[in-house]
Amino acid sequence: MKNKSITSRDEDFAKWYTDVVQAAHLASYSNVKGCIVMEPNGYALWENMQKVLDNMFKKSGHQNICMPLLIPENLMRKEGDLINGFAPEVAWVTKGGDKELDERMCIRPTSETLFSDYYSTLVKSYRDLPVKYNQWCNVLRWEKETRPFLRGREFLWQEGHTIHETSEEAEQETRGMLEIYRKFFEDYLAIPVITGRKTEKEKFAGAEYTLTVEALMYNGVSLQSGTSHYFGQKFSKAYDIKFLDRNNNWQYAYQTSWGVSTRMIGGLIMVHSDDNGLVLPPKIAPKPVIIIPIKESDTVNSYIDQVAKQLEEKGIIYSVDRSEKSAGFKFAEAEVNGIPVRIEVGDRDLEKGVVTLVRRDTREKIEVAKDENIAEAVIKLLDQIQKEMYERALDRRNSLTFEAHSFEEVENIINTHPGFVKAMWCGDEACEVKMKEIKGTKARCILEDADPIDDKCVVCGRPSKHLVVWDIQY
RNA sequence: CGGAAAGUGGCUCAACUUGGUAGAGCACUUGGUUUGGGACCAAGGGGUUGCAGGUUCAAAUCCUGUCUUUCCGACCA
Repeated sequence: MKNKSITSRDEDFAKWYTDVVQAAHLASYSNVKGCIVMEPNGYALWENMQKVLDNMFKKSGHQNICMPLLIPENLMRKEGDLINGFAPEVAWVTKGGDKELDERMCIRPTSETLFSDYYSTLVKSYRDLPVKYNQWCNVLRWEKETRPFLRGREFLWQEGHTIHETSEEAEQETRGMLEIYRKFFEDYLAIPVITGRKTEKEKFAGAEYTLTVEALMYNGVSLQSGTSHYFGQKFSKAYDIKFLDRNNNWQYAYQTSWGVSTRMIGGLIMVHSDDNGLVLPPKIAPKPVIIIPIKESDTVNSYIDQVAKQLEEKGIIYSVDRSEKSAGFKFAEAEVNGIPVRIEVGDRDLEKGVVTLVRRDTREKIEVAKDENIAEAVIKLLDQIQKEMYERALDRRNSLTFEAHSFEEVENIINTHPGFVKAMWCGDEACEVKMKEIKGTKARCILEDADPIDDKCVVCGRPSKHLVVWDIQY
C-alpha cells in the first residue's frame, strides 16, 4: 500500500523529495527562506555522519577547532578570488545594537580567511608544520533558490584546513581527504561516487585546483557531494603564513581545505529512498532496528525481552514500539522513517515457532525460528542490506552512465534521461559554456587516470585533452 | 533576480467570484471496543484566515505592500 502523503518518485521527483523530507520528519521549513529546522530524525542522521567522519579525521591526524562566526570585511578582502567568488552571497552585519559599526562584518560563508589569519600568527618554523585542523560549524550563504538539505542559506558542515611545509605534502593531504570522503560515501552511505578534478570554471574561488566527489541521484541528476581543495601558496601569500625552513629561509606554507555538508542527507534520500519514504543504510541509520509487538500479550512481551537482551549483548541499537497504534500503522511509520530492519512479534508467529524480520529496502519478510539467536540473524541481515543497497545504487548509476562522441549524442542522452555522460573535451572554456545550452549541462569532473574514449573534443572537434563526466546538477 | 501558482486549527482542503465576524476530513484529548499492513463507536478541545496597511457600518473574501513555500528560468565554493 502506498503512503498517501508521499508523491510518487517517478511521477514528480522534486515533490517526492520534499514529501519524504517532511514525512520522515527530517526537517521542516522555518520563517526564513533557506533556513530549515533540522528535526530529531534529521539531526540524528547528521550526528551519525559526524561521528564516523570525525573518527576518520582524527585517525588521520586532525584536531578540531572552533573559529568565530563573523569575519571583518578587510580580512575577507585580502584574497581577491575568494571575495569575488562569494561576494554575491555573503550576508553582512552592519550594526551592533543601534550603533553603526566602523567596519562591517560578514557571517562566514566559509572560513579560509579566518584560518589563514590565525595560522599566520601560529607558525614560525618548519617544526610547527603541518597544522591539520577541522571545524564542525554552520555557514551562511545568501542563496536565491533553496531546497532543504540540497541548497540552504544556512547549513551545517565540516571544513578542514591544513598547512604544510611542502607542496607534495599538501597535495597528498588534498588527495588523502578525497579518499576518506570516497570511503565514507561507499562504505557508510552506500553511495557509489566518482572522483576527479573540477574544471577551472567550476573550481573553488581561490583554489589552485579542486577535487570533487560526485554522486548520481536516482533521477540521473548529479550532486556535488564533497570537495577537497589545494590552495598552493595563494592564501599563505595573501595572509602572510610564513615560516623559516630547514635552510633558515622564509617560506610560504602550502595549504588545503576540504568539506562535506548536510547536503549528504539530501543525497542519501535521493539515492536510496522510495515511494514509502526514507530508506537508510544500516551503518548510518540512527536506529537500525525496531521491534513491533503486533498485539501485546505476556508471551509476546517476554519474547521481546529475550530478543532485546540478545540485541543489547551484540551492541545493536534498537527501539520497541509499544504505542497503542494498530500494527499496520506502526509498520507504515517504521517504513517512512527508513528503519532498516523491523522485528514483528505476534502470538500467531510465536505459536508457529517463528518471528518475522522485515527489510525496509526490499520490504521482504523473513521468518526466523524464534529459538535462534535473533541478534545474530539481525546482524547478518543488516550487513546484507548495507551491501545490497550499495550494489543497487551502483547498478542504477551504471545504467545511467553513458558515453558520447558528439554534441548531438550528449543532447540526446540528456534530453531522454539525465545521467553521467562521459565525453572528451579540449579544455577550452568556450566548449564548456556551449554544453550548458543542453539543459544547463556542466562538467562534473575531469577523470584523471581514465583512458581517452576519443581523440576529438565532443563540442568543437579539435584535439581533446580530458575525459570529462558531464551532467545536469543540483 | 525574472515568469507562474499557493499561503485558512498540527496536516489536506472548503468558504472568496456575488464582503455579513469560519467548516469538513485526518490528527489530538477522554471513555469503550479493537490490534497480522496506516482500526471502530461516542463525547470533547483547538483557528478570527502568513504579516502590515487601506477601502467599508462590516473583510478570509476587495485593493496595496511585504514575507514564506512550490515549479520553470537565470545564478550558484
